[in-house]
Amino acid sequence: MKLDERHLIQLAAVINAGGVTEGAELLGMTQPAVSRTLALLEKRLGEPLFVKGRRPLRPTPFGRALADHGQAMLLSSRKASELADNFRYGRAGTVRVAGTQFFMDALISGLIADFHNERPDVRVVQSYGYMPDLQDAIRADRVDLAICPVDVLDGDDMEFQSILAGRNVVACRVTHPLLLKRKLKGPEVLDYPWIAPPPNSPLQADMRALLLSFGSTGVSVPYIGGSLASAINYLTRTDALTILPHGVVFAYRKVGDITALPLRVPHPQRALGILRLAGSPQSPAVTAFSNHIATSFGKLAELIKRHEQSVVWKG
Amino acid sequence: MKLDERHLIQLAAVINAGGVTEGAELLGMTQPAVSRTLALLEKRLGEPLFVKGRRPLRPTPFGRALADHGQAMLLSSRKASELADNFRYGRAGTVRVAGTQFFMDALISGLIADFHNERPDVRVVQSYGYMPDLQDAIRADRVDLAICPVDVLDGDDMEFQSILAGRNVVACRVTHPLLLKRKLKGPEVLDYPWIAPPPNSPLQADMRALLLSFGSTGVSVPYIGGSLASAINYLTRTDALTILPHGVVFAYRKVGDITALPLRVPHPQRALGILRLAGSPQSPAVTAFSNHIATSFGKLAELIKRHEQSVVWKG
DNA sequence: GAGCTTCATAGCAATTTGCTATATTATACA
DNA sequence: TGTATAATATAGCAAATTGCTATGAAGCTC
Repeated sequence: MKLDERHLIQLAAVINAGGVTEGAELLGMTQPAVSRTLALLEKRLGEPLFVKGRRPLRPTPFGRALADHGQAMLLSSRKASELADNFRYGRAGTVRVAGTQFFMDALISGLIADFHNERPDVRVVQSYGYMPDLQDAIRADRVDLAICPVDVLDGDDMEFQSILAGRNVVACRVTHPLLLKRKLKGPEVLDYPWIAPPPNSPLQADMRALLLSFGSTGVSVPYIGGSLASAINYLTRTDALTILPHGVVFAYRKVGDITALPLRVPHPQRALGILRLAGSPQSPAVTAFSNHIATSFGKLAELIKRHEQSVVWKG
Repeated sequence: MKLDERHLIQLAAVINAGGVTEGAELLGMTQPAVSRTLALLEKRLGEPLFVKGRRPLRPTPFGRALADHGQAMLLSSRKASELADNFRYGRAGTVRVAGTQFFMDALISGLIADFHNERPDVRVVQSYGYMPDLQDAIRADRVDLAICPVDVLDGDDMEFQSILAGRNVVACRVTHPLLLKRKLKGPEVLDYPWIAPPPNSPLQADMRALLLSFGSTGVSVPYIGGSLASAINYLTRTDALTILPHGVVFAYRKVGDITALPLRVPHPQRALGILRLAGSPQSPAVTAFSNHIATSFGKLAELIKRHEQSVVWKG
């Protein structure tokens, strides 16, 4: 015999609370509503659920046994409600974010940490990738957001929110000899070894273009394939150079004793931003995360601007 | 946010079954009904529960998380339904039965065993007591049925169903010397020691009356207070006598080498039967148990009758 | 792109749900 | 023993929900 789950929950509440009135209150209902439910249940079951004619309402063994199951459902229901609330307000859920390695490692990981101070119950699943793949990942719903440099967007199913100018710089350690030179032309950088960014990354292409612009023929590239942490470590211990997004160098200016050469680098027509499926409804957690990234980068851009001005002053 | 438990159950069924159609079938509903529920849920939650536009219906993480709770409720609901069915058909539940010690031990315990061969899931809670207390226990709903001898019923709130004539006999071991005597008058029994039935039991009163009718002044009563098992053991090892319900002696005629003296014993106007609250609805399990006892005693009475006839023939 | 399967929507009758107002009943206390 | 009090049961009504059948729309398979 099929029983209405809500009825069993009401039964459980009444037995738990020790009375119809209290049970109803527990559920946010009125006493008559619950009372009727119990009467209906008894009638359908053909079994008394309570000992009749006794005022401190006493359940029959049957009533108690049924109520046990009702209690289980009540707990599940409560948990489900809580889950729904958390989800709806973006306090819980999962954000799947992907992006280019260096950028994720240098900047996004820190922002995720900040985000978790606000919303500790949102799970962030991070992955790495470059542009065509990222777009595919989003379309295939393997990823909610991508944070990456974008020049041309193929297809109009994507939405791109620019958050930072896609500017590259030549990075080196703060004790690098080139920093002492009065006037840096450019070709001098070819005299130093270069670290190559991850294969197939946009940075790698940018580096190639840069070196070519200085007339490179056979620059020394002794170190390839390391992640950001490796590159930074290497950079701080040698006079090697590499190309990095400006923001990355800025983020590491303290911890890695890294800086940028005062050198105009031809950077591609490209902006860094958040890529997502256009018009697709996204969970509040994703929205919240996305907003957090955007506003954080707004502040970061401000910081970078001020920092550059101070550097100019110094120079 | 409060969610309808039934909605979550439907969600769980759909996700479990892998489709709306299958899920609906699982619940014994039509596909449109379930489909509408899901649409409603999504609308209220403001969150998609399924990835849109994908045919092997794929739930979102949120949908899956909610469905987990729904699944828990579905299981509880199933268990509750099963419980209700068992209860309704008397296949489960509890029967609280009380009665006089000797009678319960000699006869009812065996019948309970028979009963459990039919309905193993009915719990029987047995307790002992004598008449005024038994009635109180029933009124106070501490006991569903009492099986006991009743002479006068005070109060009309009780219902008594007679199942056996309340006949007592003088019991002894099968090798007792008195069994050899050609004609037993009665007073001879005063020459042997007597075992006294439990204090305050109706049997004790009966024994007193019996002995007085034979002119007892100072009969030897060396053993008092034992339960049935003790009395039977004692009886089979000595020439002591005692008073026992006829049915009890009959039940133990094999195992205890016990029999009854061919002596007319004045027995009170009393019948053995089942006592219960009049007009009170009782659980199917109790009804089934009660019926079992009544029919079993019908057979027992038949057996006893035949046994007595054969004994008469022998004599 | 045709055909098949599955999901979504529309419309309707019956049930259920919630409420307020009120009657009934059990207990407690004089 | 009666009365006061608190709790439960019942009545009546509007709104929401549930179930159904019929049918439209959309993915998937070949």
